[in-house]
This record gives sequence, C-alpha cells and structure tokens, in this order.
Amino acid sequence: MITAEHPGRGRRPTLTDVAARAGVSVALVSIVIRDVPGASAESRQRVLQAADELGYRPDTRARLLRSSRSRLLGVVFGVQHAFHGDLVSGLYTAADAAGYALTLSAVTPARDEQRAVGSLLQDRCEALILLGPHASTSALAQLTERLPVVVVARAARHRALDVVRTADNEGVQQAVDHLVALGHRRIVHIDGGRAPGAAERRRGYRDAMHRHGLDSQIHIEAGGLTEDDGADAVRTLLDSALHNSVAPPTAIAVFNDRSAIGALDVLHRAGVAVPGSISVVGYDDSRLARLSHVNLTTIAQDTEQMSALAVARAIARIEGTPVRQRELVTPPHLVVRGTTAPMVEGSGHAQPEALGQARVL
Amino acid sequence: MITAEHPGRGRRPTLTDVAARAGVSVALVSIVIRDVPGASAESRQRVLQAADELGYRPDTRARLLRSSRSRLLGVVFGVQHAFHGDLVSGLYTAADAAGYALTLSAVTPARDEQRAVGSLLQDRCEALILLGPHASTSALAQLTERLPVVVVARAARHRALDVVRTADNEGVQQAVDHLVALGHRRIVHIDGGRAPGAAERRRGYRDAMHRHGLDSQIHIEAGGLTEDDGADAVRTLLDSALHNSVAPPTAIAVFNDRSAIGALDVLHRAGVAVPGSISVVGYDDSRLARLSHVNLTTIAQDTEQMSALAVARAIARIEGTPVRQRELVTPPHLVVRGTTAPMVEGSGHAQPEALGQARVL
DNA sequence: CTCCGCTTCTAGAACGTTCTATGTCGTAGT
DNA sequence: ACTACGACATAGAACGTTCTAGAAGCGGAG
Repeated sequence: MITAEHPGRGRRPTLTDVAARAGVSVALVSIVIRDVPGASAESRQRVLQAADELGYRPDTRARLLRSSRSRLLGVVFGVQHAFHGDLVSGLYTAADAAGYALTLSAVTPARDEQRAVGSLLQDRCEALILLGPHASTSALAQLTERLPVVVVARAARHRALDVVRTADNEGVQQAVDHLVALGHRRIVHIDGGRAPGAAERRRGYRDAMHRHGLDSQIHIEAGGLTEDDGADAVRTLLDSALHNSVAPPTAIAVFNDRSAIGALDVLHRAGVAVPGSISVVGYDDSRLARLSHVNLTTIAQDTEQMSALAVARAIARIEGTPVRQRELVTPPHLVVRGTTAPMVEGSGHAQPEALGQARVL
Repeated sequence: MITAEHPGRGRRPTLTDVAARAGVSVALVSIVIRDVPGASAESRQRVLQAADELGYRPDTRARLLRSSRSRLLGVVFGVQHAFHGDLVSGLYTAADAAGYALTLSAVTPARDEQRAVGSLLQDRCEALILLGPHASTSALAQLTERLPVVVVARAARHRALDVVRTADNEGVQQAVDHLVALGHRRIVHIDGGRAPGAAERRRGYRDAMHRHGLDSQIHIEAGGLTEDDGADAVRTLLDSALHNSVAPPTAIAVFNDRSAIGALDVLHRAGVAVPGSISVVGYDDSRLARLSHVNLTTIAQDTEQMSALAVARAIARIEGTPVRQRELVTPPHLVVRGTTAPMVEGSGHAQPEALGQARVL
C-alpha cells in the first residue's frame, strides 16, 4: 500500500508534483483525486498511477483551508473513562458513515476541559461533541455562540444545548422489574449520592417499587460512585440486619458497577451467597461487570446508539436541519448475567449463620 | 474568556478582520498574535483588544499550511486500553513542554490501525508515536520511509524504528526481590503465556530466583493475561498442594494485574488469607490494582517517563539530533500495597484447613 | 462555413496564515 | 546637513488545495 519508491523524507509530494509527473494540470489532478466527474478515463488512470508512484497523500489541512466546510467534528473525552472509549468508537463509525471526520481532544489530569475545547476551536471543527463534560451548563451554553455543541451522557438544561443521554430512571426501573419478576420483594437501592444521574436513578427505583405495589419495601441506602461506597453501604445493611433483626434484602439494585463490585466484595467476604441469598444488579455494563469472575447483571447504556444520535444531531445543527427536542434520551437495557437469580423460599429470611461473619469486616 | 460580542456564527474572524478593526496591517497582527518581537507596546495592546473583541482564534490549519514545520506529533492509541490513557496523558504534557502539539487517532474495534495511521499521515504530523501497535515490525519499518516512528510499550527490533518500553525482566526481578526481602522462598510465577513481554518476565523471574540461590524453588505455572487465566493457575496450584501434598507457595508473582485479580479471587473463595498465608504481586499498576478492596502490590511501568522519552525521541528524530540507541528501556518500580506481607513462621507449610475449600471451586 | 453544445482540460484566484523584503520614521553620529 | 541605524510597520509572495470561469477540441445541426 505504501510504496517505497521515494525513501527521501525531504518534502512530501504535492498536487503539483503529481501533475508534473502525469503531465497534466494541477486542477485536473485535484479532480481525479477527489473522484469527481470532469476527467477522461485515460488521464484518470495516468494521474492515479503518478500519485501512487510518488506516494501522494492529500494534505487535509490545505484542503480544509480552501473549502469553507471542514466536515470535521471535535470530540472532547476523558482519557480515563472506559465508558468514553466505547462512545468514541461509536462516534468514529457514525461520523464515518456520514462523511465527517473526527478530531479528538483528551481531558487528562493535567489538561483540563477548557484547554481541550480550546484546541478544538482552533481546528476548524464545525461542531463540538462533549462527553460527560464537567463545565457548568452556562459555560457550555456560551460555547454555542461559536458553534453547535452536543453534550453526551450528562444532563444540561439549556435552550441552546443539545443533549444525548440515557433514561437513567428507566434503567433502574428495568433492574427492579427484573428482580420482581424473579420473585424478589425486599429490594434495596444503594444510591449514588450527589453524582450526576443519581437523583434520576433514585426516582426510577421509587417509581418501579410503587408500580409493583412495594411502597412499604422502599429502602434507599446511601452510597456513592466508588467501590468503597458500595462496600460501606452493604456493611451497613448487614449490620442492621444482624443487630436490629431486620430482615435483610433479597436483592440490591446498585447505582453503578463500581459500587456494585464493592458491594459484591463485602457480600463474598461475609459469606453471603450471590445470587443464592442475595441478587445484585449494577449499572453501566462496564468492562468490570463483564469480567468472568464478577459476571455482574447490570444495566447497559447503548453507547452505539448514543454516539450515533450525537453525531446525527451535530450534523443536523451544522446543516441547519430543524430538530424537535433538544434532549435525546435513549432507553437503557438490562444485561442478565450471574449475580441475579430467582428468590428461593426461605432465602429471604435472616440467616444468622451466613451473616455471622459480617462483623469480621 | 469567550466574549459574547458577536453571537453570529456566520464566519469566524480572521487576521484581516482583526487588522481592520485595529487599523493596522495583517502582518502586524500576525506578529502580535504570535507574540514575537517587532511591534510597539501600544499597537500590541490595540491589536490584542481588537482580537479579544472579535473573539479571534488563530486557524491552526492555515497556520500549519504556511509554515513548513507543523510541530505536530501523531499518536495512535487503543481507545480500550486504560494503560494507553495514562500514556496519552503523559504525552500531552511532554509535548506541551516541548512546544509541540498532539493529534490523536484512535484504534477501535471498527477502525483498525492502518486507518488510524492513514488519517495521521494526511494531517502533516512530523512524527508518529504508536502505542502498543499490532502491525508487524516490517510494516512499521516501512512507515519510517515517510516520517520518524516511535513504538511505545512494545518490542520491535529494526534499525529504522525507535522503541520505548519497560524492562519487563527487571520488573519481575523487583517483585521477587521484594518477596525474598519479606522472607519468602517458595515463590511461584504465574506467567503470561505467549503475550508480549511474557518471555522477558519469565526470564526476570528465573534470574532473580537464581540470584537469591533459590534455583530449586523455581516454579512457573502456565497463565495468560486475563482474570480467568490467573484463576485457573491458582486452582491448579491449590489442587496440587492438596493432592500431592506439595508445599504450597507462600508468594506468587503474577504476569499482570488482571491475572492477579483472578488469582486473588480464587484465593479468597478458597479461604486462603492474603497476605496472611500467601503474598501476591501483580504487574502494571492498573486502575484495578489501586481499587481499595483489591489493593494489590504491583509493578508500575513509569508511564510518565515513557511518554516523556517517546516525545523526546520523536522530536530528536524530527530535528535530526543524533541519538545513541534505538531502544529506550525504562526501569519499572515496585508499588507496595496490601497483598504482600512478611512470611510468618509456619505459614509456609501446608495448611489443610485453609485449603480445604479449594475443592469447592 | 458558422454556430452550438458537449466533454475535457487549464489558468488563476481564493482560503488564513507566516515569511521575506522593503519602507518609513525618528534619533544620533560624523 | 548628510548618512547610519534601530525600531516599527507593511506589501506581497508563499503554503497546498479547491473552485470558478473559461479555453480547446470536436462532432453535428443549421
């Protein structure tokens, strides 16, 4: 594919070089390279051969400079978040299909969002796609004065902002529905505290419990978004079951996978069988959840659809297509793995012998 | 920072606009914007104000087009690998400090390395930095005919390729040294099979054991790079300790963190105390290892130094600075966390009661 | 033979920068 | 008073591409 003809690294070949070698004008070479009508089959062939021999590659920057359109979407993502990685994958394919290209700009511990956005602004992007941005809604809104902005995986209510996110409440509802279908009734929610999305997931839990007539069973345990938060919450649950002789839950819907993993860890160490005695559902379908020894039933956000929507929306804005709502909410879906099972008779009752070790922790 | 003066999204302001508003020539504006000598304090002030009022941003592409130098480094990374994320972070800061900019190009399940590289080639990068590339060494070498190529975190022996990687053998040696210093003697290595770097880590294990006069204790258990591989290996170890009444190891040095986590999981479930009965060392210092409930002692690759070296090397090639070796090998370092502890008397001997549950798995 | 229309090709002007060369000051040296 | 010089400013050509307008060639209709 890459011909080794000209090993010299001196100057990269330009249209002029190709034109000279093929014995035609620069304009004609441009026509052939872009594969637009206006050249005979014969010269087309000749030009392509010359280009190949020289190892010619069009210079994107010069190309963009000339044409007012850049067909370029800027993407800001967190280099740490596995979830963003999935989204970026989807963005590439969606943009590709629409004939747009992507420029990535990473947020790292040493490179804040502002710099990431700044570098994209200089790059002639026609729109910005921001994955889970930390900036305030008003700061984001200000950006829209320069170019369309699509916020992904985060809520942001503003008339100028487009938002693509998952229906977090529905996700938790699905988790609860699943657990109820398995026969569970004492279902606890370990929440995400003040994390983005946490409020909505709490709401989803309450609604679902209510819908199933389980209002009396509603129990929200304070959690967070790290493994430790989940671990703490489960310790609290087990302790109160032990001391106050409260019946322990038979199922737990956790705010996210990380927290769920902390929860699982404590359950294992306490000798509580999962899913034998307690079923656990996470949220995110992160890589962690898929690990065979974790094998966590969880709620997946459809990253593919989200990125497709984000790209579509960005392009709609660029091209001035009228759109209905500013907020696109995709449905999440349940991924059943190994941490949920039908409730067996009696397993719902306190099992002192199984919970005995809980104090060790 | 971003003035809202001109909400119109029509045309982004150019040097000409700023020049007109400030009442000076385009060239002078260019001088001021680039902050090079050749403008009076007074007009500098006036130009900057005009630029700010218009919300002017230099157009990177036009800028690059004009100047032969692009000061741009192309980076190919896998969007899935947490490790690459760390490297990218480091690359940004290193490049920044050297006055270079980065263009990222991601490898995703649907976008192979060739495309990632191709897009960078069109972007006028002056050098390529490839993180853990999959392409064959000869394919990589061919690229060097066009521009300097630095391969990171992977071995590649070729006279035209620069390589930055970690001394994998030293890493395992440090792990063994640490364990020996804690009093351990029966130290097993769960290896990485045919994974890149596995052979060298095996070698490091053998050398270190030999250096400590523990040749008779050398025991390499077949592993791999996933959690399951580690789990399987530990099961084998425990089984053979039980059936053949072989003394079980008091410490395990595992190929990588993922495999170590699988190993830890099996140990926990088998009721073997870590680090009470068995110490475990991982490799990579991945995010997983740092999780509080995992808290794995591990070997860290110095991503910061690796990325600094990669950038430095790329720039050296670009600027024609002569360099000594083509291969830069950085030393890894031990990160002591909670899965290693001094060997206690007697803990090295078979503990049937502790291993009893191993068969359950 | 002229004129039209078609296809194929080309010259030359953009695009937004930077760079080179040159110009215009005012001040100081002879 | 003439030159010399530094500091500041500008005109205009690049960079590699695309785009607009038009030229050249050619076959066929009038």
